[in-house]
Parts: sequence; structure tokens; C-alpha cells
Amino acid sequence: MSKAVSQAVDALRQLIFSGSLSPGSDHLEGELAEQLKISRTPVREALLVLEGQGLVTLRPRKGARIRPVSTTDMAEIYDVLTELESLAAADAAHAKLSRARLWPLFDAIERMDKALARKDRESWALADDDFHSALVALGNNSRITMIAQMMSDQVRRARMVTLHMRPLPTRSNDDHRAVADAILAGDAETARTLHHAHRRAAKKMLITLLETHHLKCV
Amino acid sequence: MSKAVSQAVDALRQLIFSGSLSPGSDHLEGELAEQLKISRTPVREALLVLEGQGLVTLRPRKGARIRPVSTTDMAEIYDVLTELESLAAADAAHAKLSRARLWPLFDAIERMDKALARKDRESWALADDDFHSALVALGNNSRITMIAQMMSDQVRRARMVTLHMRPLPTRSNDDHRAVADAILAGDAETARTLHHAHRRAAKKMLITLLETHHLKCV
DNA sequence: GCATATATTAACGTATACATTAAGCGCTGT
DNA sequence: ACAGCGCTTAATGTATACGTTAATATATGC
Repeated sequence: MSKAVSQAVDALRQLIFSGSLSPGSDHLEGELAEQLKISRTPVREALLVLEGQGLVTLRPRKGARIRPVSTTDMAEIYDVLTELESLAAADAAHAKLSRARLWPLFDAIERMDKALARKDRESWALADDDFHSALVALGNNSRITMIAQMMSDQVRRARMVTLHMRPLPTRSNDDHRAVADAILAGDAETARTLHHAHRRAAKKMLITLLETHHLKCV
Repeated sequence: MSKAVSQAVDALRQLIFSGSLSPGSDHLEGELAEQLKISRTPVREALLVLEGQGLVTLRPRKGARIRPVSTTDMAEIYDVLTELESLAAADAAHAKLSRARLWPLFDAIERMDKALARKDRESWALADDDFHSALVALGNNSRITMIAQMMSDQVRRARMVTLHMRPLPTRSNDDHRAVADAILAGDAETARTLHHAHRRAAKKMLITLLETHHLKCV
């Protein structure tokens, strides 16, 4: 991927995640090219990449549609993340890593603690993302890393909606700590099981929130 | 993705899977365009898609490199498939599907039996693919379906090497039948566990074969 | 007045022309 | 002879021009 194209990808991702390009909206190649001050060619290539990442769908003469993530989409995504992150946790434990190597995990947990103390949901969400991506990285499977990143991107957008609906996730960090401890102890099966349960609970919470949200919106 | 581009994608995939474009080889956009009798633009777009699918890597001035799949790549891929297919098996069982809905599964098993009786490894491989993709489809998670397809594509290439090295996989079909029966019985945990074990065994076998193959080649 | 056919147009899809860049090669100077 | 500089060149990356197609609107016939 060339420089300008990856810049375009980044710019479009930014616009999508910031909500400037809202889910469900259509955007013509020409308009996007004009906005980004480049020609249609790199825009087309960027859109193809984003389509591959599941962020947009390309439809002839309708432009690029920013893909809305439905409740069933979220369920699918969480199921994938549940399995793959749990494997990563098991693999990380199996690797018998030093405490130093696990620093990103414990650091994220600490930041979540602090954010919770300040009732700062945004900071908590960022640290939570960091925990999960650090966990996946420790699993040392590049395909899982890539897939998890794609899926997390889509989750992130839905969380914008739910972040302020839910109670402060104070108990969630107990889960994180337990998983990290199991990994440090080299107990693969415990790490896997705990993380699996953690993700399943998170899924259930999110789905419930989204459903009540949809009820309010309709 | 437009018609010509998807034709180009299909054509290139064909060339890759048939071995005409051998792993590790480099190919300039211009050459490929000439071969396919189209201009560079759709070729570029097709290559971007294939890069997203992990089949090629694009490097400026070196052309598109057909990605070789190393032993560690195969290990990564099998780990992903193991987790996601096992979840699909569990979900399929949970859905309490009728025997009619499970026909693709049992049909694939039957075809594998026949192929084994004829010692026809190619037919067996095709039916095995069918079994696994049918299983994933029954899981009813579009993301898992997509990921599994991508990963299977890469497995398929490596199997060309190993297909004639291994003993006829006569016992493998017992696994398949047990998984299918568990799904039919609606026993999710059994289906999951059995399939998980099946895939882990397959991974171990494949890795061993690839390693001895590399030894012979070096 | 409605339906159908046709014309217009706007957006996409493809080709091509042009700019950019990096790799290889040769030249020159020490 | 060797090192460093610059030129050539070939391939990519970007822009633009052109062909294609589908949607919309209008006109005509029933």
C-alpha cells in the first residue's frame, strides 16, 4: 500500500471513528476525493482496503456506505474475539513469560483502576482496549492479532453508544487481574477459561444494552 | 468490487492455487496486466484485495510476491481454524438442526469414505474441504465463515505438498462422523471438544510432515 | 391520467498518460 | 583500483480522460 493510499485509509478511518461519516451514510468517490484533496484513484484503493476490513461496503452508483454494526453483528464479533483472545491468553501463559513482558497487561489494569476511581469512562475504555490488544499480542499469533484488530475496530464504534449507558464496570477489572495472574503463573487452562468467561459476560452486557437502546430509539 | 476486478482476482487465485505463480515469486503489475489482457488499474485493485486476503505481499518496485506459507504460518492458521471451527460446531449443535440441514456434512463424510476406498487422495481432500466449510456455514456466523475461508485458502496450498506424503487418513473420518453425530444430537460441548481434538491432531500431523519435508529439501 | 419507453446524466470502471522514485550502472576523481 | 556521485531507466503511484451503465425524469401513446 502506497503512502497516499495509507494516508487516505487513515483519514477515512478517522472520519468514520469520529462519527463524521456516520454509520449507514453513503459517500461518492468524487466527494471523498475532493475532501481529501486527492484524485479518485487512491480513494478507490483506500475504499477497497476498508471494504476488506469490513468498515464500508461499496455499491456501484451509491458510493461507499459506512457499514452500520447491528446487534447481530456485535454478537458475531464478540464470539470471534472470545475464542481467539482466549487462545491468546492460553498461549501467553504457556510461554511462561516474565513479569516484565507482561507489563503492558498490568499497566493497562492499573490505568483502568485509576480511570474507574475518577469515573472517567473514556480513559477506562482506552485502557480496556490496550489490555485486550496487549493480551492478543502476547499470544504471538500474527493472524489472531490482525483479526482481533479488525474486530475491535468495529466494536469501538458501537461502544460510543453504550459507554454512558452502562454502570461503571468495576468488577470487570477483577477479571482482567485474574487473567493476567494466571498468565504470569503459567496456568494456561485457567487463563483461557477465565478470559472466555470474561468475554462472554461482556458480550451479554453489550447485547442487552444495545437492545434496550434500540427499543428507546424506535 | 467490479466485474473485471473480481475476474482478475479469480484468475490470479487460480494461477496461485494451480502453482503457475509459485510461492515466493515476484510479478510486476505490468506483466500480470498483459497476461490477463487488461490494464494495470484493475490488476492493482485485484492485488490489493489479494493482499488483504494474505495471498500476496506488495512491495514497491519488486512487484507482487506470492506469499510462501511457512511452517509457523501453518501453525498459526491451524490454531485459528481450530478455535473458530470448534465454536461453529458448538453453535450448530446448539441450533438443534434437522438431519436435512446437516446433509452437506454427512454427504461430505460419505464422499470421503468413497474416496478413501479408492485411495483417491485428491477427491478426499476436496470432500474434506467441503466438510469443514459446511461445518463453518452451519455455525451461522458470517465473520467466522469469511475468516475460515481465507485461512483454508492458505492451507490448501500447503496441502499440495503434503497430500502424498501422509498415510491415507482413514481414522480422520471417524472424527468427522462423531462431530456430525454430536451436532445432530444437539450436544454442543461434545461437538466442540471432538472437533477441537480433531483439528489439533490434524495440525500436529501437518506440522510433522512439513518439517520432514523441509529436511528433505534442504 | 397512467404506464412505458427513451433520453439525459451522473457516477463508476478502465485505460492511459504523466510524475515520482529508487535501483542499477557507469563515470570520474582521487 | 576503488569509492562516491549522478544519470539512466524501469516500475510504481497518481491524475485524468474516456467509455459504460444504471437511475431518473420526461415525453408520448394508450
